[in-house]
Amino acid sequence: MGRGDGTGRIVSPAGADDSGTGILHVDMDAFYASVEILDDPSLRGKAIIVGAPEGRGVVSSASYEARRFGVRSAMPVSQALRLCPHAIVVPPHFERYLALSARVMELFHEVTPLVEPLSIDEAFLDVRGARRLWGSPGAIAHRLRARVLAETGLTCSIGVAATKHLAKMASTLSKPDGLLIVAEHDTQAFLAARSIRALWGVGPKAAEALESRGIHTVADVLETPRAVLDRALGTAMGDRVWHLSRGLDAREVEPERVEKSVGHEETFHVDIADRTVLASELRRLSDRVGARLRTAGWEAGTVSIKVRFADFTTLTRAQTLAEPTAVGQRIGAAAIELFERLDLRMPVRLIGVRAEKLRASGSAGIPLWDDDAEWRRVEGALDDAAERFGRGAVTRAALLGQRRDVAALPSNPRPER
DNA sequence: TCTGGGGTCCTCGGGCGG
DNA sequence: TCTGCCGCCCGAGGACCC
Repeated sequence: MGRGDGTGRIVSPAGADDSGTGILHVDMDAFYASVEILDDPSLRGKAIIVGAPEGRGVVSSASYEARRFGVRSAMPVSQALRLCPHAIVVPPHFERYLALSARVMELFHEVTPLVEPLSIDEAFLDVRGARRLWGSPGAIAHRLRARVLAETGLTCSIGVAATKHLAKMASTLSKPDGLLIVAEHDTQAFLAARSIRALWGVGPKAAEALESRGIHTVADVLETPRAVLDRALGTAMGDRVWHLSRGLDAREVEPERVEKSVGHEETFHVDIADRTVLASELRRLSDRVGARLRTAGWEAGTVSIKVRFADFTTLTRAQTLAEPTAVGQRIGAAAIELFERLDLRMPVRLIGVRAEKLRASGSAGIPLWDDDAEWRRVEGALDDAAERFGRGAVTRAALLGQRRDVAALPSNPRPER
């Protein structure tokens, strides 16, 4: 999801030259915020922030009205509200976003089977083989934008270029509700003027490393010896920046990307020092990870945990399993073994479990449970308590130590979906 | 006055076997 | 048998993306 505020927007005129192109990057505009406005038209034209209104939430999405005040996604909601005090904070409705995302992806598939979803709200399309059916890439992009709007009521921005990287850069520049075509012969001119921060994969750290060497624009990169880039960024990243700044990007649109890991993590409302509470939380997260693995028909060869302390320092520990598994309890056992070796030097604000080294288990959708009475008892107690008191109340009670057996509930249950 | 949750990829260092 | 070298794998941490 774009984090810009739409100033400096660049779009192509109708009938712009699209020679040599064939890759589209389609990005929905302020997706979550736009869906909220779609569902509640009284929000239109207002500064909207989608995110958890209280606690440690961050901005998931913001309308362009809010972005004009400096609100960006991933910013703490509290900070966003200081910048834009009149903004309306709306809790996210992920199921609704998923449904609309699925509809949009269907529209993409009507144009070409070569669709690579990048996230819930954006995708690459390879339309090189669709010319005879639908026209040139530029014409396809025009038609697709109109179709998405007609079918969903949402606007999107599209970049059209010869490579994925250029198409992605173009869609970002055209936001919101724009279309930017970069003909192949315009590639160098298009890139040269851009900031290095516009290159995909160059974040704050890499940008700082380059800028400290006087490299600010893509044109500067072109004049920089390869060895200097490698020293500044490491060889892999140096290589990438060298190629991208020349418009070289050989990556194909990949319709079927396979996930490599599955994980869950949770940040507590209040930092927690109690090992028992944290271990319960690890078990609960492991159970969710196991359930997802089984649904997808995968097994994990490695389990890793993540612990973030109150001061935001974060550690991870991983363990290769003797035998791959999709059983939540076994994942939980490995997670707790890793956790018990840790020195809890201060209270913990986040804990997470991840399953890695995935392989097909051949038993998709089949529930697997170890016979573990204690495990079931804890789970049952949690469900009962949540039903009687509500999850928030149960968690607060658990944190206060009033009900140790229900301590595994998340301290910040997700907003309704 | 703070910093979510879901991921991927890269680097570096240590262990290990040939 | 010991040592050094090399490649490979694994684990930890960090940067980055949406």
